[in-house]
Order: sequence, then C-alpha cells, then structure tokens
Amino acid sequence: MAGPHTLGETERQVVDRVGQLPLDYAAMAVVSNLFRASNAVRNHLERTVLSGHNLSWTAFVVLWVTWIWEPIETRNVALESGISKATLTGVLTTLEKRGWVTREKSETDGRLVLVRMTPAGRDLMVALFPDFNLEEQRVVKTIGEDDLAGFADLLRAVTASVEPAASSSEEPPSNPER
Amino acid sequence: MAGPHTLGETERQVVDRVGQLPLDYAAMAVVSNLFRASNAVRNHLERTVLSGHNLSWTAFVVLWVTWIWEPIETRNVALESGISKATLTGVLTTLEKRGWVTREKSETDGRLVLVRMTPAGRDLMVALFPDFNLEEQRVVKTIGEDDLAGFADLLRAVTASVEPAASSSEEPPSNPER
DNA sequence: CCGAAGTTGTTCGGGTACGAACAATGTATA
DNA sequence: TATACATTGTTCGTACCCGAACAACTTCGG
Repeated sequence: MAGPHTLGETERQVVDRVGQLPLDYAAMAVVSNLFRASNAVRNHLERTVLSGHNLSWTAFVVLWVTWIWEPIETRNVALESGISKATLTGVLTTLEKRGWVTREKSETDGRLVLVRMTPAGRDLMVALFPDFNLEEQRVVKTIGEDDLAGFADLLRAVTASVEPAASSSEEPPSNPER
Repeated sequence: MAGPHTLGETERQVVDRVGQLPLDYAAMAVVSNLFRASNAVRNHLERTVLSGHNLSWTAFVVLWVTWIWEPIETRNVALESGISKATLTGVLTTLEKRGWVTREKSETDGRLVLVRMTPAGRDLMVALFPDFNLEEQRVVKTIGEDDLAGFADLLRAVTASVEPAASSSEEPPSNPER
C-alpha cells in the first residue's frame, strides 16, 4: 500500500493481475492512502514525540482521553480511544504500573471501574502535549488553511459511513443491504 | 479520540484542561479524525470481508502486495505493506503455513528472499478482492464523486509531509527546535 | 586478496490488538 | 423474591507490531 512505485505504475500492474474484474480505483485509492497516511503519522509521532517518554501510540491516546475526561469509566475510555475493552485492560495495566493512572471500583455500580490520573500522569501530559501538538501542526502544514476543515469533514464522513451506531439525525438505522 | 461526545464538547473540555497552552485545534482535529477513520475502516473490512477467510488486515495487505508484484523481495513487501521487516517475518510465516505464499532464496544474492504466490493464494485473491473493493466503495459512497480525487490527494500530502524521503521543495532538512 | 563497512532476513523481548468465554454485578420479568 | 436477561471488566489464545541485536552475505577500500 505504500512504496516506491508511482500511482499509475501500481494501477497498471493491478489491471494486469485483476484484468476483467470491474474495480473502483477511486475508492481503492482513498482507502489505500487513508492507511498509508494513518500509519505514517502514527510512526512519525511515536518516533519524534512519544518514544522519548517510553509511550506507545495507544498508551498515549488512553492517557490523553483520561486526562481530558477523568474520572472516566473504562468502557468509555475504550470507546473514546477506539480500541476494544480487551486491549484497554492491558494498556491500563501498563499505565498503572508506570504510575500515571489509577483504577478504582465504582461505589454505585460494582461492575464499573473508574480511571483517574495521578499527578505524575498530569505532569507528563503537560510536558508532552504541546510538543505533540507541534508535530500535529507539522503533519498538516502543507495543507492550505481553507482545506483543513473540509479535510476533517471528509474523514468524519468516512468514519460515519462505517459505524452503524453513529446516530445521524433522520436516517433510518436499518440497512436493508447485507 | 472517538466517542459519544460532540466536537464542541470535546474542545471545551480540552481547553478546560490545557487552558493557557496555545493549541492548533484544526491540526488536532485532522490527526484525530485520521485515526478514527483508519481504525473504523480497518475494523469494518476485517469483519465484513476478511474474517470469513481467516485473514487479518495485515495478512491481507501482504497477500495483496505479493499478488500484484510477485516475485518480490521481502524488503519491498515490507515497504509496500507499510510494516517493519520484523513484523513481516511473522506474517509471512503465517501465510506460508496456510499455503498461500512461498519463500525462496535468491540465486544471485544470498541475503535476499523472494516471495511468490501459490495457486491457492491466487484463487483466494480472485475470490476475495471483488468483495473487498465493493466494501471500499461503500466506505466512500457518501463522498461526492468530485471530492474523491481531492481527498486522496490530501491524504497523500499528509503522508508526504511526514516521510523524510518525500523531499519537500526547499525546506532545510534540519529542524532546530527539538 | 582481505578485512571493514553495509545490507538483508530472522530472532528476541515487550507491548498492543481482538474475539470469545467468563465471573461478578445489576436489572427486568413474573 | 426468585429467575432470566443484560452489562462490565478481565482472562485466554492467537496474531500482530516494532526496535535492537544478530548471523549470513555482499561490497568496498586498500
């Protein structure tokens, strides 16, 4: 999906292999480049900002979500972070071991676990996030000011078209196809 | 990064926590939504198309790259797939065990390993890829025909701004600030 | 020629990543 | 108030995922 070949070169090669099958190359290009970009940005941010603090991408996202919303139930941390609750369990254990967050059983509902930040965790985010945002700016700096909001909208549209729970205003939730 | 909160709600909460620090919220929104979209699409395609064939996302990408470019050296498979060579070793072992690809030492350079597809692997891709492309179309179907190419360009711009080999025009490669 | 320097794929260690199954807990039904 | 039903976080098994270290191999410098 990413590599030394030019776009036309790749498409020609694909046509040569798939041949008779009718394909939507525009859709293919968007999906392919979506992952290329996402991967590239994640790796870049991990290397430039996160690795110095011994943080993986996911660990940082979980930390960020906790920072913004604490105290927050684990199910919502998973939802906001975009990972499964099974994955979150491991990540939280790591972050707890490092002394950045705490787990705490809910008083009112024995099933829930509340996540809070430690002072050390807050210190880390205060030191880290400005640098992180600086790199975020760098990632989009070649994109014109005017295109930025529209870009975010396009990305949101992609997410919405795939997430059934996204509760758009009047759209019927039942999808007859597939 | 994803969840039940509205955009304004999240931003207000962020301002409340980060307060005095000057942040670029437009850049933040793009990066955040880039990962939300990428994650959502990957999970969707894994569930709707790939899981039925016992294929993970990465395994599929590697299979696709091999399909298009075989015979291909492993270093280039890793490059095209956007994963490290260390990761590729494990994925290739899995695909080889399933009988979809083969490894073969290069005659001319003893360090290289060439990857080829088996007939079973080709059959799988012929059966699989049209379904995959159909879901790709579904992912972008809410985006206007006219915006599609521009969208792909924006994604490519993001990738290019982060990959050092991508040679931005006149900017000096050394970054004085961190 | 022969050692130094570079390249390639693998191994290793630690950390995600997910679905399925699970026990603990809460809620609804009768 | 029992008995189903639903929800939550964890555990388990399997599969990624990467950087660092490594051995095998090629190429370069003298």
